[in-house]
Amino acid sequence: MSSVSETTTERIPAAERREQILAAASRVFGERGYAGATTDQIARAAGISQPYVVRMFGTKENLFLEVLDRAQIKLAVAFRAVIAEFPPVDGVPPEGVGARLGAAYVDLIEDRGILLSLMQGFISGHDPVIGPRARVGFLATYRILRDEAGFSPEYVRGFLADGMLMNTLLALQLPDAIDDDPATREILACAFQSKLDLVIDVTAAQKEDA
Amino acid sequence: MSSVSETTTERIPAAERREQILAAASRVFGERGYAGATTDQIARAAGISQPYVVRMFGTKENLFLEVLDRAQIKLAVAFRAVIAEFPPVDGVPPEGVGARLGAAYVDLIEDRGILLSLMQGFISGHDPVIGPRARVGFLATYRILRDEAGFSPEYVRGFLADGMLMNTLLALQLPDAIDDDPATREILACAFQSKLDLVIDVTAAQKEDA
DNA sequence: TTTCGTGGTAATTGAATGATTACAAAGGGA
DNA sequence: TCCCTTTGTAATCATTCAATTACCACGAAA
Repeated sequence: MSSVSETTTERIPAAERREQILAAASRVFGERGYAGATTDQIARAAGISQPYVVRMFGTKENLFLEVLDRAQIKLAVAFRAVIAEFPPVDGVPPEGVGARLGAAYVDLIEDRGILLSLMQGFISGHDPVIGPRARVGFLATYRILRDEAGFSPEYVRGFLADGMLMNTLLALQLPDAIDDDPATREILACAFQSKLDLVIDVTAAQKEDA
Repeated sequence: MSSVSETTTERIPAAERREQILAAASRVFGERGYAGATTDQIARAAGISQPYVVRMFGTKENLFLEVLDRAQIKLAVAFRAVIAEFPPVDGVPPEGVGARLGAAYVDLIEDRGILLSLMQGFISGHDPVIGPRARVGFLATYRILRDEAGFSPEYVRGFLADGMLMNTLLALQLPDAIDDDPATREILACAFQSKLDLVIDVTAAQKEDA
């Protein structure tokens, strides 16, 4: 790919353009939230004009819903890939699956915006349209871990708690401030363990082109 | 108090009115986020006109920052009260302090909006003004738990993770949907334990006057 | 009783923003 | 060549919303 945002916008099949917009929207929504993001910011990030974004998705709300759906699907796919490799035996998950699922979760930050878009959905529980979708997605994840991975509710709770802490640390943009304070590095190392370097690399790359 | 929103707005000392606005803003910001909340919604919730809100705090941003500061202070006060009662012995926290701190955390939902305003601050890490404040507040909490309560970084991490999950469940408004799906009750019971009834009561009351 | 500080609002403004409309250009058949 | 679909933009609209302005009313002090 020619990488940097196109100066001369070339004609591209709608389906492909659609994916570009969804990727851009995922990043922008993930960073600024549903209310805080503008369709124009998303359009610029995708290298096209604002009206085209609106025409392709109808409304900003629809666009966010599709971003949310995609993120939930990618999360489910990632988890199910791990579970397929290490399925529960007699309903009990094999040793080490929790760590592998956690690693798969962190790896999702490479597909930029997914985790933060999910998080932005979670804190939109008040919204009459987005709220129900976010709840359904959250419960779907809960069920995958409980029913398909074979974890106990208590274990799933702990797993989700760890995930929510990681989401929060990313949303806070603490990785960018890792050198500001020793405590920052300490908690990040504690939360991300061996994945800390990956997290730092990805968040630094994201800050660069912002 | 005459409870329900005043029809005839009576003259009240500015300091007192200020507290009313902060309380209202805490609720509205907690529910809709910084970008999603409007000064008019806050004004209505406080029973006054929109210009008065702006004049008292200068800008919406200032108002949010003060809400955030207050929330962080109240959290610190609540934690320090528990720690003062059960201080670490030789740098090691006594048995059961973690549970008591967790209980103190959940109790904060009675002061409506605190937990969700904190959460809304956390996901505003990208904001050049709000972001730094949110990071400082988060780190301050981390240090209280590590240095004043005497917990290890690992334990603090787990404690914060539990808190973030609770924040997320509240923001998702899952307690309002507890009867929609057995899995909802299961995870809520798992996350809030003996405090589940309190959570349900408070969130139901909040839904009522919304 | 005038005056001044305090506590408030109505009306308005200006900018931001989601959405719409009208138009243009590329390109592939017939 | 002509036309029609697809891909795109420029211009504009309508609304929302934070912020400003100009004003009002009460009450205490002089």
